[in-house]
Amino acid sequence: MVRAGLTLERLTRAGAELADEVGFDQVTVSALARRFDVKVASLYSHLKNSHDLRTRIALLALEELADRGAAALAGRAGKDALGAFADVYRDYAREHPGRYAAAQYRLDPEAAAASAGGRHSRMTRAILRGYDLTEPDETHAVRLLGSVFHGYVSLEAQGGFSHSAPDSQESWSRIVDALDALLRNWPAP
Amino acid sequence: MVRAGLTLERLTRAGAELADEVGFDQVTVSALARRFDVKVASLYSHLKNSHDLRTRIALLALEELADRGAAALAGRAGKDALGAFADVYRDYAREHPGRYAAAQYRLDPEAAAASAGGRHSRMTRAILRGYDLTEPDETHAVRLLGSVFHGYVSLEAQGGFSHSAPDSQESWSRIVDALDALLRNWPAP
DNA sequence: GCATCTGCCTAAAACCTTTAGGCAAATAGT
DNA sequence: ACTATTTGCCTAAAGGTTTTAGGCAGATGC
Repeated sequence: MVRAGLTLERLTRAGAELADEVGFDQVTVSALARRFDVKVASLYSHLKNSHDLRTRIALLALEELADRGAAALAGRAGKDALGAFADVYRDYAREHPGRYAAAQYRLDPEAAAASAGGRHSRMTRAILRGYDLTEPDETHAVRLLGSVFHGYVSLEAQGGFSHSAPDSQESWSRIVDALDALLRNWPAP
Repeated sequence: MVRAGLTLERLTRAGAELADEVGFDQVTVSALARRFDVKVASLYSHLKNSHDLRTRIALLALEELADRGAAALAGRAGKDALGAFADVYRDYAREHPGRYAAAQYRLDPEAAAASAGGRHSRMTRAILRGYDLTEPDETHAVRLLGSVFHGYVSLEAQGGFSHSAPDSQESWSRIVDALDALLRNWPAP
């Protein structure tokens, strides 16, 4: 009996690929076993259960996204940083729809704490350093940016903006312009 | 054998309740059958399959949301309309998390065409009539508003803004203020 | 009162999840 | 190098969900 060389690492990575190919909610322990040409039960020495698998894929996606965000932010500031960071989200979701869906998977508190969630909000806050916002407005703005990026990308993934003019890329650019303008002129309470 | 009185209508409605109670992705044909105290196979004379059930729940949620939006918009304009409409989304998602999740369910093109999606974008456009936007900026703004509402509500549902100051309600109000300011001063290309 | 139709049933196959227990390959101790 | 232990994948099995096929009885129509 030749060993397949299963590891948590490889299982998670293969799960992420599977998600991109067939959709995150089609990611199943069975499908993963099939992909490694191994019996299903074998995976249960590595994974606690199916929720565990999905959580690990989610954490992977969040890390990858944060890595890309950090790379995009390096050496940029102001609107330049804002646009680059926004594109990271959109491009990642388009390249890796399954992983992006995974990043939305509801994590339990411990997983959430161990996730790259903190890096994401710190990066968003770093972008806002290019604008003159003070607390609590900076926090409101962090939440607004997170909402727009996530919301736009989700709606786009659902096909919300396809088949209608103007095309999605143009709206995306103009929305980034609008957010930049808004952050430069954040209204007083 | 006493008949249970299953109809598409009742099944969809019960499915929506089930979604709110146990989460949309726990909505299963089996669970629904259990709720009607009926054998699973019996539902298949009413429903094509499990995707069909989920689609119908999604359509119901979109209609309900559109109805609430229409009610909120009646007699309002400008920022008043914007804030009321925004609250409709947020309140609906908080009251009916399962239904709101359903409203995000990926519809196939025919279902999407028959959905209340069109009403939603028409209502958003109606709000923008209180601001001086011309095409294509109006469309960009429609997409921005949709993204913010959906994005914020999704992140909030995921627990994104809980356990941290300032509280979510305050951010929500300030974000609506900010959007109003932005729409009044939409940047030229 | 009979015929038809409709609604819910039983049966069954296919697939996914998860647990328990076993054998063989890898690894470590002497 | 040989034994002992650990580790990795296996078989087996139980329980749940999905979906199709075919049947019987209660509701509906003539």
